[in-house]
Amino acid sequence: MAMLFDRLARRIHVSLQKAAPEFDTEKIGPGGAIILLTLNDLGPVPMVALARALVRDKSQMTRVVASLARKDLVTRSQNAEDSRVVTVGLTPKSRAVVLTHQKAIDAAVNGQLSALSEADRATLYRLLQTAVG
Amino acid sequence: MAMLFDRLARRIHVSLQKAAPEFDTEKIGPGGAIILLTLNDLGPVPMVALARALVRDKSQMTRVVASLARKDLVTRSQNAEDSRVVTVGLTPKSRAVVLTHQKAIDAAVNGQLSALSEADRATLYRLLQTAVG
DNA sequence: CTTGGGTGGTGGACTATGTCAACCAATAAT
DNA sequence: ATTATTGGTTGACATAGTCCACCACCCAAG
Repeated sequence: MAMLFDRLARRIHVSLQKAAPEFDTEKIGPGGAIILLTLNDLGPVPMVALARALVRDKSQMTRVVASLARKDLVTRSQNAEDSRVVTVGLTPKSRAVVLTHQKAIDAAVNGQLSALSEADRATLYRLLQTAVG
Repeated sequence: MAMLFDRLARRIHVSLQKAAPEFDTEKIGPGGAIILLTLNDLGPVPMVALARALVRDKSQMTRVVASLARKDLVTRSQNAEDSRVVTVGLTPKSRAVVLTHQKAIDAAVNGQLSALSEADRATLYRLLQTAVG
């Protein structure tokens, strides 16, 4: 089970990697992409929320978000209520990037799931969603 | 879809990571573990086959296998037919390690799939298997 | 044969990602 | 007030991935 998971994940990863020069024009990499896509889903959120959503260390978030901010792909704004929290959000520039990456990722995923029927993919999606909760 | 995948994978990963001190007595890490489990499935195989099965670079294989060999957890033997190929196999010592890791991994995976019924897990397994082919 | 392309494996160099702990500032709890 | 907790940053280090050059060998095609 775990091995199947890993294998599928790796395949998707290298497939994306190969196509990267064509769609990752901002060179944000998988690490940056997943942040943008998550922000696109959640809207502006504090760093901690981002870290929790992505199941990654907050220090990682600090760094990747910083690199995205340097490229003007996220905004970092102080929160009025709690001056500790930094809220991260998309920028006008990043909306286009999100779309491009979404398309590329979907293509890669579907490419690796080509052995599954439309219905099977839907089932898979539902199962993952249930598992992740 | 890709995000769900990543999230689930990460959760399993950190769950395993936390439990690691208890079962990864040889400190082989995920990278070493997946090799041993794969060898357990496939039997002795050449490096290239291993690299292909794991969807990883062969240079990576060289290094991880070398570190496993240092710990006496794999054998590296020359092939008589083709003297270029190095065939990698399990050792008596590694059989026990494989079992331990298998148990730990299964536990972690099942822990993260606790929201799924037995039937759903079976379905998930089947879908993954089909996709990976 | 022998020359040349393809393959299995190794090694170096570099980047990306992950992990852990220390730390600061601000908030919450008592 | 004092303490514990939380959000965030930073440093140091470990692991993993990527790319490229290279060697030794195999396998043809001439």
